[in-house]
Amino acid sequence: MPDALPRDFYARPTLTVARALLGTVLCHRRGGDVLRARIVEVEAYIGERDGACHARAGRTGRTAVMYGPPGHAYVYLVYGMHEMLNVVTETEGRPAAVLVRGAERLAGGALPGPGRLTRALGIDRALDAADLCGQRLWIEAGGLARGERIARSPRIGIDYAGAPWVDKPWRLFVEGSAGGSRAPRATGTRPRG
DNA sequence: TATTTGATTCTT
DNA sequence: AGAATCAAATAT
Repeated sequence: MPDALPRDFYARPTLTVARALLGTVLCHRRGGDVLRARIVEVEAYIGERDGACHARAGRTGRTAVMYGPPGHAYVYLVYGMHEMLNVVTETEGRPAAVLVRGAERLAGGALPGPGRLTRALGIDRALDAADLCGQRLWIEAGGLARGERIARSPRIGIDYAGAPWVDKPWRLFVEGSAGGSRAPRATGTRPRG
């Protein structure tokens, strides 16, 4: 049984961590069971200057965990109904995180989309600030299968972010995976005025 | 204190 | 194209 990824894994540049997370296994202990899913889609949110990052408004009650040490969960509610799971990266004092957007159950089913993913694994705000080097929620090493390729695109649902952030290709995913979100317009198919 | 807005998903 | 649904940010 693989161990949880160490804190050093998360204490790296956010895009490096985002890429390294593809193929790893997200684990959540619920009761006597451990629910697992292989991560296949992520997005990077990097610092207060990133117009799409929640830390753009500075440190608040919600974003405090992003300012803390790496290797912790940042879980919040969006649109009044969906729990989003993020992994805090870089170093204490530098707010940045990776949003986990899509995964595949090891037992076969796809979990496309960040809201469906958290719902399927029973992840909610009770896990906000949870230590990923702890016993409740963690990530195990994994990798890409032979032939699997990483693709990238602009991030989804952040049209409010101004240039240049809205166009940063900080969404990374395993090409062709069923666990990828059915996010509209994979790459620049939508003309923007 | 009131209004607006989302790191989404599902139905019409 | 729009509803569902609410916490946080912004405006008043």
